Amino acid sequence: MASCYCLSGGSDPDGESVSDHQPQQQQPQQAQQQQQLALQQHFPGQYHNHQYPLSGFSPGMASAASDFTDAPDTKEDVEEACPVCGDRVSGYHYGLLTCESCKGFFKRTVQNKKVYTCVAEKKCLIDKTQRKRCPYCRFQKCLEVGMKLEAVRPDRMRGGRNKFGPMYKRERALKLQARRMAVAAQMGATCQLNGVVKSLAAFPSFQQDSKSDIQIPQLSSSTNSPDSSALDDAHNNNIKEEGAGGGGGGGGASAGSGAARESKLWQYYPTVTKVLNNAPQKVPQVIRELSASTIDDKTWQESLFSLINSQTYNQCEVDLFELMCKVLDHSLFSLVEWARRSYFFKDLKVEDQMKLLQLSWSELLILDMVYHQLHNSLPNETLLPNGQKFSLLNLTLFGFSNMAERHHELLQRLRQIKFDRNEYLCIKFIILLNPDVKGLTNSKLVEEAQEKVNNALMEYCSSFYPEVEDKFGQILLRLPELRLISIRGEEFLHFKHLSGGLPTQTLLMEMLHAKRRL
DNA sequence: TGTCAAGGCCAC
DNA sequence: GTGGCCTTGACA
Repeated sequence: MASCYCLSGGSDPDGESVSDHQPQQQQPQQAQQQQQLALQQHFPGQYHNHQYPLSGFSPGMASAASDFTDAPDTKEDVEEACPVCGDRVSGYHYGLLTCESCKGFFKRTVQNKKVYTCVAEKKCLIDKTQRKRCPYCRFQKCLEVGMKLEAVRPDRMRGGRNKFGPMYKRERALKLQARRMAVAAQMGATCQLNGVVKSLAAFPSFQQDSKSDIQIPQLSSSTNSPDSSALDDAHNNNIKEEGAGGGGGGGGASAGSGAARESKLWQYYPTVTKVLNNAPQKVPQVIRELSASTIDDKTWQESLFSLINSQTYNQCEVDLFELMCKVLDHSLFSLVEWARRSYFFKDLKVEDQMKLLQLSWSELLILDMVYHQLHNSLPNETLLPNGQKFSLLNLTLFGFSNMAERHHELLQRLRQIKFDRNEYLCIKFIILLNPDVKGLTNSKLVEEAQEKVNNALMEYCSSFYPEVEDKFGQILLRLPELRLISIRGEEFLHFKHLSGGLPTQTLLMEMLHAKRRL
């Protein structure tokens, strides 16, 4: 009994039965395998052939410890498992390391414009032994892990290199660096690695960095920033962190805890102090450093729309909530990568980085969206390739549309005080570098870093916006609102999770849970 | 000139 | 249709 079949070329409604595929009633072992596969997709350097537990390193990393050369680690790449099916990787294909068969499958699908359907629930397990059973789910997985449609040549020209070459090279370098980082953490033996650390230590292949090299096939003109060319803009995440105690999370934290948490919002932010007197109009060095580690606005938006388009490619009907979760998940990876590269943060221990990110990710994601809505005409919704409308406003709110009014007010207030890119960058770091996070091994370093950013922001506001009374203080006053929106959004996602409406085995879920444990 | 990521070929 | 192997050709 075939549960999945494909419609080649979209012309044969009967399709071809492709085996006795069981509709995905996953056994516990299968579920575990899928979990490992999911993690393997996110952390390709950490999981080799599904044999390594969630909280450990692979032998490959241990060997990497004794091999700190600058040579490309092609051998280790080849030893990795294909993020689609787990088979042996044969090299970079269409944007990332995959096996030969998935390379061929992806090529044939795109070149021949194949349209598949899944007669199960579009959740078929794709591994080496079952990858042939449901081409629909296989192709979706190819897109999810980051294979690039643009890398398939329309003219079928053979040979040569493409525009992804530099991306592959950079990713190899990043992976090597990540391995070193992981090994260093392991040797330190102080760090109980969990999933977020893994995300810091192993690079997903579809990250922001990579996307910056990619030509986006269909980018809505409405998303182009009117001022991005002039601003040399920013990307990623934002804000900050929840204080220690308030997170009590765990068992007690539920929908009812929101008010209590709100009442504590203030204590985590820097004291509002008097603005300095006018200073020469020079952007503080600290802000220039922050800017240097952040991608430009145009690339940020291109990445967002590229992701949305690729995730919905060839789909007749898209589950918009599921799409929102995917976008959030990918955004989280980008957030982690941005943080890892960023000024101050990159100097922290991995375990401290992990704690800071676990508490700030939601505010940072929302701040990004808010900034782009404010400065780059990010529309409230976008049209998917199949004609459906996807709400970017809803994405900002993590699906909790009840906060739309608050969000609107926040935008208005920021617009009134002329909140600009440099201030946005500072706020991102102020939120991220929260010295009040419990359990930091070096809270002093975090505190000093946040203080530097505070001072830079204060100096910048008074120097560039003397006409805006106490702009520094007014900006900080917006942070509790931002935090409230993020808390409500998280609670909504948690509720959806409890009711089974949220994809599992994602970084988003992991961060959601990690924060509630803190 | 070697590398490697494209497309092509063809047995299965 | 799949997937292993071959050919091609831009680039370092």
